[in-house]
Amino acid sequence: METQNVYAQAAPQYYDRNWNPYPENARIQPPFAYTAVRSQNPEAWRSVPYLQPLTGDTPSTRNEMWAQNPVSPRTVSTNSPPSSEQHQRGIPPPRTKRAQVKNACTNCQQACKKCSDARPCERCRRYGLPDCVNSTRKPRARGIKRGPYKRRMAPLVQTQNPSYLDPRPPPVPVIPSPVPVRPNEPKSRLLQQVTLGHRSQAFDLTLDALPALTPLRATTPVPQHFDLGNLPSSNELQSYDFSPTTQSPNDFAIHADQLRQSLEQAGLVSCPASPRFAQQYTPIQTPMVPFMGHAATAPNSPTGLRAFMELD
DNA sequence: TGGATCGGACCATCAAGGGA
DNA sequence: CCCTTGATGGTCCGATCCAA
Ligand SMILES: [Zn+2]
Ligand SMILES: [Zn+2]
Repeated sequence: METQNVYAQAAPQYYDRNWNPYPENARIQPPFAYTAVRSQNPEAWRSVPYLQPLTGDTPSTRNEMWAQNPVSPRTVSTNSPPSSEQHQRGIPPPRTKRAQVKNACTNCQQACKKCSDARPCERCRRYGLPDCVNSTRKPRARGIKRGPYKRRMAPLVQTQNPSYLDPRPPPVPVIPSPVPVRPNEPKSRLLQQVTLGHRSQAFDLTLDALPALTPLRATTPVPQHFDLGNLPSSNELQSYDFSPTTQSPNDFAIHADQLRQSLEQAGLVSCPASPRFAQQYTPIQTPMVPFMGHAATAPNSPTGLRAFMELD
């Protein structure tokens, strides 16, 4: 017996990227969680159906809470959770960011647990752990080429009516012409960017998100669901992290291949997988598709995927 | 029931890019 | 020169398992 995730049980209506209703009996379920799309403008959220909280559902994840009451990222972190009283009164819970220390101690890092700035840190003190010292941090890579930027950001000005008030159907994404990929080209030259209207941004995928990008059952909350008339600037919109339900390795292989094809057709580009990524999926029969891995390089972190797609 | 484990959701940063 | 953006490299939530 497979365990269904709680969001699937709620049976909300999902749509694919072309606004076709997502089939209920689909073998692949829609994502169970979307990362908050960070927009300062709460209205912008309402133009992103995927990101709205499920009807009748109390938001449980940060994602869902944020979807109700987004706040700007790249601002000071707070750690106060929304109070339930507020929520019951219909007051949207204050959106908070998860605060994190600049540098976790080795013990906390190993355990994937919250550290604190003090040394010894709170957790080490509480459990009497020895050697509470900062973990080492890899210096940021330099000389990473990005290729030409799309268009320079104009400052965010709210002028137009938001597109969710527009009765017309959402814009159809334009699939860009394929870009040739030469195998030995440096990684950085292979990357394409997501363009939101005039904006450019990448989004993170996890392994399980692959089916979301296949042509068959796309459920990705990608930019065409955005309020294209009122796009947030990049210091408010950083990235999309999302993850659908888990797939079996075989499913993964199938969808990885589908994704590879759509990547090529759409001008998306793949990059070599990290060792861990390859290791995790060695049983796969299908020739492994190389993808670029998203960081998450803490000791026991897996490697996700980061794809780059052109939508302008 | 609480500690150990860990996938991946979530986050901060900072150099490259590019307009002025 | 300076702001914006692309992209990297991290933290730690919460589900799960298992011993006590
Ligand atoms: Zn610690
Ligand atoms: Zn510590």
